Amino acid sequence: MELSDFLLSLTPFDSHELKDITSHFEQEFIPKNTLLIEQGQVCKKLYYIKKGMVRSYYLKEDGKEITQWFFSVGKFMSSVDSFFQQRPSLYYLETLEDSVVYSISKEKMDLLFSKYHKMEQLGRLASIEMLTKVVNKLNAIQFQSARERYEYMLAEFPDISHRVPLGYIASYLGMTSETLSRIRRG
Amino acid sequence: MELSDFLLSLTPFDSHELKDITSHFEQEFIPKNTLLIEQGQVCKKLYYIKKGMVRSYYLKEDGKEITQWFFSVGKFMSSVDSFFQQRPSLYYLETLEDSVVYSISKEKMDLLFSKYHKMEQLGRLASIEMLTKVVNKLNAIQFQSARERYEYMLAEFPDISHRVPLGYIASYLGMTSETLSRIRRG
DNA sequence: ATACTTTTTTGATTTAGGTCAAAGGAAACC
DNA sequence: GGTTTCCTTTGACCTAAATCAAAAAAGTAT
Repeated sequence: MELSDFLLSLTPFDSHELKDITSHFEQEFIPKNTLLIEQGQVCKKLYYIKKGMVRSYYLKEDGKEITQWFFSVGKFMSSVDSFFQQRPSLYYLETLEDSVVYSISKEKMDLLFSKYHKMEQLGRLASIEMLTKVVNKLNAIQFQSARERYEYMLAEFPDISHRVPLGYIASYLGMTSETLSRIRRG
Repeated sequence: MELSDFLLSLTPFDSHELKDITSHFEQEFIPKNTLLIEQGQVCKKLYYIKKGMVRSYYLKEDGKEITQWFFSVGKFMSSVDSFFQQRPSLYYLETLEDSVVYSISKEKMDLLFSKYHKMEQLGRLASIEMLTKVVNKLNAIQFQSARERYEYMLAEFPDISHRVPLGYIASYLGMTSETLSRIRRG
């Protein structure tokens, strides 16, 4: 989906506004397995994914990577609290496929927020949407068996489940690779 | 904390704006153990808690109550997606103590959102703050032992842990009452 | 193609925390 | 104040999923 269509799906901008807003984004082509942000860095950009797939993850004390979220086409993506509060990121962001994104800096985003009342609204709506999804995952993780969590995953990210390494999905779901492998076996 | 101080802590309203905004809220006194919303109802109000404590919970298929969140003084509270999207609530909201709240309807809230650009900003900031907290909990729940989760709880809600029944906390943390009791023993 | 690395699968074993059951304590109600 | 109901603690036992280890499979690079 194009950025402008995505924006329109949340808030009714007119065509001039839309043009101005999208002009603040830059298109970037990012190869597979590239880190967009590293843990500890302040996240400078917010991204819209036009094509491809990205995951966020963090490192446990023992060095294991824990996938925190998957972002696919047609979504905003960032290390959200790092970007908005300009604090060190708790997460890495990594492309899982060759990707095309539109990016915008914090400064430009703030400029749009203050220029357009409707842009603030969009920010609020997108945040609430994300909040709902995270709450959803939380409910799945908190009280479901490993098999049920995997089913939640299939429902929430149907496209992803066979495009990324099993280990990434396992850690996203809070289980080991061995367990997920056994679940898939049937 | 008074509502106006809370609003000011997120966004710099001037005193006229503040007066207008707070005038759209109604003060309500709500006794302990009152349901503010039931599962399946559309949530009509957003609340600011001036005094007291509230929890949200849902019922599992087997009828068990699962605490989903605790809200204490100085926070906005609602069945967020039900309120903003006007969909049936997945949760119950229940006061845990005699409480004093300020409430506002969806219509009035929308009115404020469209009247004040800064109000949208406040909505966005409050949403992101909530999002950060939920992500936090998710991380705690997903990969920590029962004991560590309890420690997360003590850090996140220091005031709550000895004011509410143990069972509510246990389900909030994704463990049984028996387990939490054993953890507390030491 | 061949060698090397990484990921996935499979099996054996362990363990944290769940379940079941029953006894103490606290709080609510008459 | 005494009953009744609910909440918490404790113990015995069980189970889902983790850990450990090693083989098989899939990718990547030379």
